[in-house]
Amino acid sequence: MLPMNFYNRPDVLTIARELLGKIIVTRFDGILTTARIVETEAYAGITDRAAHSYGGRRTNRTEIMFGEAGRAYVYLCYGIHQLFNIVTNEKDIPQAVLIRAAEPIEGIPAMLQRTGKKNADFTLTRGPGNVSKALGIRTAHTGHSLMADEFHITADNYMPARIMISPRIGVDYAGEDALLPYRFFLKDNRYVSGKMSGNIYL
DNA sequence: CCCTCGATCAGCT
DNA sequence: GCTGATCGAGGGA
Repeated sequence: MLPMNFYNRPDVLTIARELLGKIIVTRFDGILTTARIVETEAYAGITDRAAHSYGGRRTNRTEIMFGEAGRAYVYLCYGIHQLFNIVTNEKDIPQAVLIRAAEPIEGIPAMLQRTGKKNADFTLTRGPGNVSKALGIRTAHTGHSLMADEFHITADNYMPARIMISPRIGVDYAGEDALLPYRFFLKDNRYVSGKMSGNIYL
């Protein structure tokens, strides 16, 4: 289980990159599901026009971003989808990493049931809405500590072969901040959402 | 392959 | 009343 000192660091870009290859574990209502993170985006806080916390804006929804690191920020997007973020950095520095895609490992039958999909194809956990749905992560989990048995991130000896970097997806409203290279993903991984094009980072 | 469109609600104006 | 850190279905090339 990743400890507080993984999340409570000043550089959200480093954390977003290092989350690639880590494993999300949920055991809600006794149902175990795990998936390896293959795509993330960094949201850099009050100076980042794409972030909900841009300009230091606080609402009931974003309040958790201003809290301590290592907690879940799950918000409702387009009124339908529940997007899972991990809060980073110190209290009052409202940064987070969005989990955009993952590769299923354990509990695929439960993921199929939660998503209503018939087959375990690449769309099962492709895209942030699908990741949350498959793993059972909902807005009610906002504020949940990620240092808990039933919901946490863990590491194994997996080493990502090649990491790609690109601008973030769906943030055109953010002006020139939409061009910042804050999206990280594993090269050639079929679970990655959106465009697979980007620059080789490592 | 590409495009458009509807779903549905928190937060802002 | 409008927009958004989305998704999947449907239609055309």
